Amino acid sequence: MNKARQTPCIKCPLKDCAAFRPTDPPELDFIQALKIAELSADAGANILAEGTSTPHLFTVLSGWAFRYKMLEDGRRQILDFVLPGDLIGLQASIMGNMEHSIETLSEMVLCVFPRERLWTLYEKYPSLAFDITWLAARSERSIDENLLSVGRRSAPERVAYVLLSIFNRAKSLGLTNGRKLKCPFTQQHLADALGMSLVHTNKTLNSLVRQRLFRWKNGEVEILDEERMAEVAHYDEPPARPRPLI
Amino acid sequence: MNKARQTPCIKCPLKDCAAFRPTDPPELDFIQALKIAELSADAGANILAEGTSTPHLFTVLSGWAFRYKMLEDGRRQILDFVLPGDLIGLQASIMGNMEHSIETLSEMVLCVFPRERLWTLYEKYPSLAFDITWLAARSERSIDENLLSVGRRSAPERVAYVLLSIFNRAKSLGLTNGRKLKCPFTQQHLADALGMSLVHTNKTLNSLVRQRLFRWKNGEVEILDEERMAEVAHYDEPPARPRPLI
DNA sequence: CGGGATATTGAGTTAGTTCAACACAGGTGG
DNA sequence: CCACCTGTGTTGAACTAACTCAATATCCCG
Repeated sequence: MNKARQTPCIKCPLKDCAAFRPTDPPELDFIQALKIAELSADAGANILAEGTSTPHLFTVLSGWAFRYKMLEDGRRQILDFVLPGDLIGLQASIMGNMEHSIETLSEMVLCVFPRERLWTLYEKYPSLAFDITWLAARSERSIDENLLSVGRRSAPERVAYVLLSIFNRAKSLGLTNGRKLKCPFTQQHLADALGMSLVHTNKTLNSLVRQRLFRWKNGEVEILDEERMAEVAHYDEPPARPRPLI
Repeated sequence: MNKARQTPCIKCPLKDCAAFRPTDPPELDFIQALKIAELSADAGANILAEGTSTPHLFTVLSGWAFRYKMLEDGRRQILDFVLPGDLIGLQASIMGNMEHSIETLSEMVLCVFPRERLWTLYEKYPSLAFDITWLAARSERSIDENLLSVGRRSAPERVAYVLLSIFNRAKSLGLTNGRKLKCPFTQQHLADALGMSLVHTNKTLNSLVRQRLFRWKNGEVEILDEERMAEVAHYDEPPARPRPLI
């Protein structure tokens, strides 16, 4: 990890993304002033560790990561994937310390904000405070989905579901290329996200590939039959919910 | 569901509970003014349904409920349990509609707040807005725990874990009686929370009972050997984190 | 005194796990 | 440029945790 030259918020690559609320100039100025650094992390870097407390709050500018928890004996559960526009470290900022860890899957650039000024944000910019709550609610929603998957879906259903949901998230961020998406994770990551063993994840993946639902070559996933995948996954396309303007 | 006589916020039974931040008189007055009704629901009532949108935000005064999601074919996953002091319907209030349902396990009394005034709260009472975010973060934490359980713990581990964590939550709310706790859920509820079948849940429960870790009679759970239960569950007592005073 | 919901138990089945061997690719150092 | 090494993916075989089915027991409530 090392600090890099900063991108001014006004040029934030996420600002015009459909997933985000247009931000007023005064809010933008405030965020700009709040931002104390830009952090570049390599793939495989530990951004935050369970049990610790960071003085920082992060926003993802680019790159992929995942939130996870581990049991002492090494069993790991990936809670969800972190994509550009996600907020990291809110739990620690609000509750004191982290109860999960975060590791990057690719190179990642983050904006760094000091935790202690979060309160100022709540006082002075209620609209931004509302946005933070919105992000927290969205993230809870995605964990709810994963819990349903891991608890009640069969292996093929889970695999189809996770691929579809990642694909759609990435699509809404403009990261997809037609029906293709560069995915920086391994089958081990998928297994840990789905609560399955590596071997069975592999076999399930290949079985779905043989059914021509998708392909996965050179770290690139290509959805071949979205309809049938949604069927297998019991996936309801989430209504493209525009972020409320308050 | 029917409306009942209202308890003034100043006499809120949760106000002095250790889990809550002492609230200033002006904040209390605002909440009091915000509260438009008190709702009494029977056991087994549907408070909120997936896919719908409510004009209300609720706070639980007393009683138990659970949040859940279902697949079309009826498979149900309980996401977490709802206890007094929890906030209900924030997702709908912030994002437009619910992606999960809520059903009561016992009689329940709720305070009702109009959703449209949430924004006023953010504008006028940043400290309360901060509290809401705190509640959202806490709830996310508990789902993270459940996801770890369902994804990576074995059946006995899951059962021990869920009982311990419910017991400790209830204890911090003053609902326990020594090592005993009245639990209004059935084995089916536990099974659906743990992502297991009813039969296997029953067998696992009984095996732990035979090992004298706990008892469960007449809807009352009694923890007999907390230490060994924590061992089986790989349970780390959550540090009793006082709610920050901002 | 029923009758429906809940809990218990046994038996047979299966989805998913573990173990182990092998294949393949990319990256490094000699 | 090759030889090796490590991380990743693939496959078969044996095993087991958890599931389903089905029958019975128990509890609670009207």
